[in-house]
Amino acid sequence: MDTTVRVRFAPSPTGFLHIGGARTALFNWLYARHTGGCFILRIEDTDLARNTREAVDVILDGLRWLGLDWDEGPATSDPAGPSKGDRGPYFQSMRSSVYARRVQELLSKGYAYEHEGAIKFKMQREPVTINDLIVGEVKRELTDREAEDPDFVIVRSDGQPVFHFSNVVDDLEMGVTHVIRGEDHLSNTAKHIVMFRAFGVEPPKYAHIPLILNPDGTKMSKRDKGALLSVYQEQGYAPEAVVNYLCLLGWSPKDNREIIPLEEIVARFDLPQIVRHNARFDMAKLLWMSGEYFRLMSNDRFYELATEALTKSGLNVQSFPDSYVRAAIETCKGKLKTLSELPVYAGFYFTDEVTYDPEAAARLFTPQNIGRLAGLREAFAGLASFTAPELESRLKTMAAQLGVKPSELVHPLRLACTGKTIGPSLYHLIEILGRDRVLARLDRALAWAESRSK
RNA sequence: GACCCUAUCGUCUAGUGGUUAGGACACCACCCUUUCACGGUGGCGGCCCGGGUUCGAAUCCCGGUAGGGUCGCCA
Repeated sequence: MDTTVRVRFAPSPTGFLHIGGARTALFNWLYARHTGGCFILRIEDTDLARNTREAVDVILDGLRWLGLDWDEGPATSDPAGPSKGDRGPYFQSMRSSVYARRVQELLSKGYAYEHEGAIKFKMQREPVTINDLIVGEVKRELTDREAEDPDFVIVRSDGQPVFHFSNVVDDLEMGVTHVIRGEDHLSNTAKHIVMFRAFGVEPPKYAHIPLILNPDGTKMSKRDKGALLSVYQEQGYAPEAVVNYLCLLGWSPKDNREIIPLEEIVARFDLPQIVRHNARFDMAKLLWMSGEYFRLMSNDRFYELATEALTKSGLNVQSFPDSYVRAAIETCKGKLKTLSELPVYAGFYFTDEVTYDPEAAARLFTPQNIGRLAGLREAFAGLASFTAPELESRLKTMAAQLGVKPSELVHPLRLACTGKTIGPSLYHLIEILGRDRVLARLDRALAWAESRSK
């Protein structure tokens, strides 16, 4: 008997990927990788009017961004296109014959009947016991409404199967062994279990994971800030951080660590350790983690992500020598929490149009400081080697001669070179900009002050 | 309304009958420092309430309360 674990993520292409859905996908993926099983991606696109290829791409792109690769499922967003795996098609819109066959089976077995053009499933009235791997044993009784009419529609009068039915049929046909999904499906699981039995098979194992809530504890819907995975993609969070953070929402390594390599999470992840209560989404912690990941990441990877972000922001990074770009970007590594901060933080490297922070200019470009800047300009012009250590010692020498703290010179100098009061290490940034640019920028600052004094 | 799940600092969590209830984010203070960030040190802050069980409950049981979910020809 084949005991390979088969799990699936079965999103509906609605045009967005909810952060809770992303975590459901992640937990399924983790369980598949942990057990050496198979992770299936199935697109539940039964709502034809609403589903588009773009909506499917949102899901595929989101999963790829997170690094969650699927062993079976669509290769593209085209329902009729290529796929991986031999249990397809993996788009529900392509599986109508399967549903028709399975409806027929229930009909002939007497588990379903036609009613006003629709087909309803004969649901049992007795309580159904769910043995959930996370929640434990749940005895689900009928609600008062259900008690009035326990049967439910599985095929609409227009011939379209409803979610509960197609979902169960596909899990059955695709050999899904573990259904890991949001707790919002726990109550419905009774229906699913009874349908599996009607088909004459044992239902899969169920694992209902707690939900992700807003910071205020209310349900997180598309409308809420931070509810969509796309915001983290667009804001330039480190995808590794999003994955790591999501792992920690409902699961814990229990050893007080937070930053954990994925391989290790894969090795240690298991269903029973998942907590049972809902979690509120803490953007601040994710932001912190994103910063940590950027700091820890290799220079090559950061360079890759950073150039992409800079280019996207409109900076003409390509026109600079690669060695220059690399050096510039490395001075920013570990200083930012998201890539979206990068254009503002490092833009001065890639444009000579330095605009001075008005408040800082008023405070720092005083006549006295401008005089000192002029002195610094001459000193830098005459430097034998234009390197960070040389620049630092030259500046400190001058500060000593003037009898002031180095910071008295540093702040105006930074403003002249970058237009800002914050940024990468000053001496390194100056070295990378190079003598020509730096002298030009000092001249500009001097001219700026000159024009202001008139 | 009925049914189901849950309940430890503001947030994420460790904790499974005996702990000064631990860690992380956030926040505050100080240190480091060319800015910012990082790092370091310290601080603030918690077992929802009420009954049991027990020599002893955050931990077990019951009841409240609160939050979440489900009862669709939505998914």
